Amino acid sequence: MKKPTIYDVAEYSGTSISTVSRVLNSPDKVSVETRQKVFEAIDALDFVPKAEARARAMRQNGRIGVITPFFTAPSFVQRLRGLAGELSSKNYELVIYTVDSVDRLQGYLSSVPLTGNLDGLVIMSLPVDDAYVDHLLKHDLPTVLIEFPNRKLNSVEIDDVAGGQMVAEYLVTKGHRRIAFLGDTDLPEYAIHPVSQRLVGFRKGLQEAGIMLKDEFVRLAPYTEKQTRQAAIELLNTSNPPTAIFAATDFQALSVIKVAHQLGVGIPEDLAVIGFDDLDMAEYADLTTVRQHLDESGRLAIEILLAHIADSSRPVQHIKLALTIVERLTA
Amino acid sequence: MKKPTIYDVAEYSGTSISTVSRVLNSPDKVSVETRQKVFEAIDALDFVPKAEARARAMRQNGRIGVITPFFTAPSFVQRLRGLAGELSSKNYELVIYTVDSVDRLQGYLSSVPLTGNLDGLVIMSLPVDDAYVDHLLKHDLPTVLIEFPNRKLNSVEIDDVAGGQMVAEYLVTKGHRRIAFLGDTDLPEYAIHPVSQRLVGFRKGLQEAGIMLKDEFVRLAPYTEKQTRQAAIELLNTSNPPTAIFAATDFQALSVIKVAHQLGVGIPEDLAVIGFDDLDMAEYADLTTVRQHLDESGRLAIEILLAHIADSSRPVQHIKLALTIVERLTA
DNA sequence: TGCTATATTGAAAGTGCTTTCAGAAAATCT
DNA sequence: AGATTTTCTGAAAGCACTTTCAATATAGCA
Repeated sequence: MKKPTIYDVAEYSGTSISTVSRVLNSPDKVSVETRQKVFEAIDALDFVPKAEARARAMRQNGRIGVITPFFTAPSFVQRLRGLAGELSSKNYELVIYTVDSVDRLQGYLSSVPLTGNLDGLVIMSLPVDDAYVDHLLKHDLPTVLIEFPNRKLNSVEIDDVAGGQMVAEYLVTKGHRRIAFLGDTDLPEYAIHPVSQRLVGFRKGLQEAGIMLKDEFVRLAPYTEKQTRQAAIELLNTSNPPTAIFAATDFQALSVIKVAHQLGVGIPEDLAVIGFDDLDMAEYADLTTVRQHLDESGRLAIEILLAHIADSSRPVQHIKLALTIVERLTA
Repeated sequence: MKKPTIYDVAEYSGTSISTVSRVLNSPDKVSVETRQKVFEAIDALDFVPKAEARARAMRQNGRIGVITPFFTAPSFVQRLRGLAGELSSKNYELVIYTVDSVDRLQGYLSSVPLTGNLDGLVIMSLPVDDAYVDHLLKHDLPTVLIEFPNRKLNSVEIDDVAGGQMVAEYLVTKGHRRIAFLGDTDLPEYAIHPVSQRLVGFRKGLQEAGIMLKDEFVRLAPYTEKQTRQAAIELLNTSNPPTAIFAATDFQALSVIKVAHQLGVGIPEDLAVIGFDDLDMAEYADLTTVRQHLDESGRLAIEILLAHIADSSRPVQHIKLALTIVERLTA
């Protein structure tokens, strides 16, 4: 019970494929009786020319592609959720391309504009070479970048440097002087690493307050629970431990909190912990953190994209999303 | 000056048409240098592949659809991640349809098979009427259901009842007698509600151990942090509070733990808390929970789906995924 | 009636692409 | 170093149609 082809129709109607093809394309060149027979066969077999089926399906709803790093980090996911939510109401199909290497990324970037049949593209948290930017532009594929701005393409950007700085100021205002940073080392060559930016801003913020971020107070551990915990322990088990820790990720903040509990370090009295992202989970854990409105960034990306699809003459937009510190109970 | 074809590109780049085609469709199978040359040729000639010819030559469309509830719950997302990971390596496009009402679900179910441009379909955590099952079958669209089994379609199933029962046994073995349940009340009419199943199993398990699950020990709160917390407080602020709480979701377990901390209730000494799902986050929170291998369920669904696409005569498969209790520090 | 012009048809040759297959080259293992 | 395995590549064989072309039938016309 496969999809019928003109061969099936030809056989069923007792004619040849050429005749069937003619019935479809120039019916006046076929006698009435033959035409009749062929149409009967077409009806009986539910025949739909393949290319047409495809074209029809593609035209019916628009298609938006999203290129995303293979999402282990929950922050990607929450962004994706924002995208999906905004899109589902708009009668657009959401096509996901996950990337787990530079090669794959470049592969998608070069072929997707040609073969993807897309109306628009969102690229999440991935670095896009100028060459590929030009490629996208050349093929008129409306695109929005998230977290990796480029002058020539629309972007929704998060100011990680400013975020780090905010945290520094916040902690300093709260009276902390001995402040540590706990980030991850995962630097997949194909994805970008906002955590480094956060550290830069953090360092800068402290500096402006006249505080030096000491090397032994900067820990970068791989993004696993065990190693994060180990780093936290090392940080806390010094003779003169920090009174505040900025964890570059909510997940890592969770680890720090657990370690603190185990060591009998009170939060926030003995140790302030602040995270970054404001994942759903942060609220449940009462984590003080930097909100970067993940869902919103996805939503916004789609909004911009759709606007540009509707009106291609629109000037390129660069949006920088505001960050806010959400004060809960851990700092 | 005709439109260029892959033959022109092949000639210009000094390769063969097969290589050009590969560059377009699976670039990772072509060496970087060759790819480079081909792209130069493509750019130089302004080559655009003809979609119609493409459709003609392609035996399948390389698209797998996933219908999922609009994913607020992180468990959907982790499943999706499993799906995406397995798929991206297989050169299939992943098309996502999010559902936020019965109407939309039925809309997709009736139209998706007809448009005939999907090679397979995964339906996640959504109830599918028999009528639609027949519809899918009739248009022979290979389908895998997750979390909502149907005799006639492939399925990957989680035995929530057994899961609840396991928790009951686990807690009883640990010596608990006063045991409470905290679930959510979110019963969107379009999605299924595994939490109810977990409660059923939990109740059964306790019963078999000769323990009655008292009504005041069953709390169903909407799936928000605030209300969950309220429910937890009510549970703990009784004259004779439970010594163990089974939270039907990891997130809710987190809330319970926070409340316990605030009330000065020690975990696990005074109160054991066990969750369900084993989200990424659970490890970071040291949460004892029931692992349902979310990523794996997604991966498996794709595996089955692809197998059935490759060989449509394969008999329907029903897989029941094992649940295990992951003992960490909270129970 | 014989003969040409025309209508209708099927075989077969494209069409622009994908995919299979097998060989060559490179990388990996002993 | 030799033996395997893996990666890369081009030739060639599809794919599902469209088109060409020659064959046949039919109609029109003297």
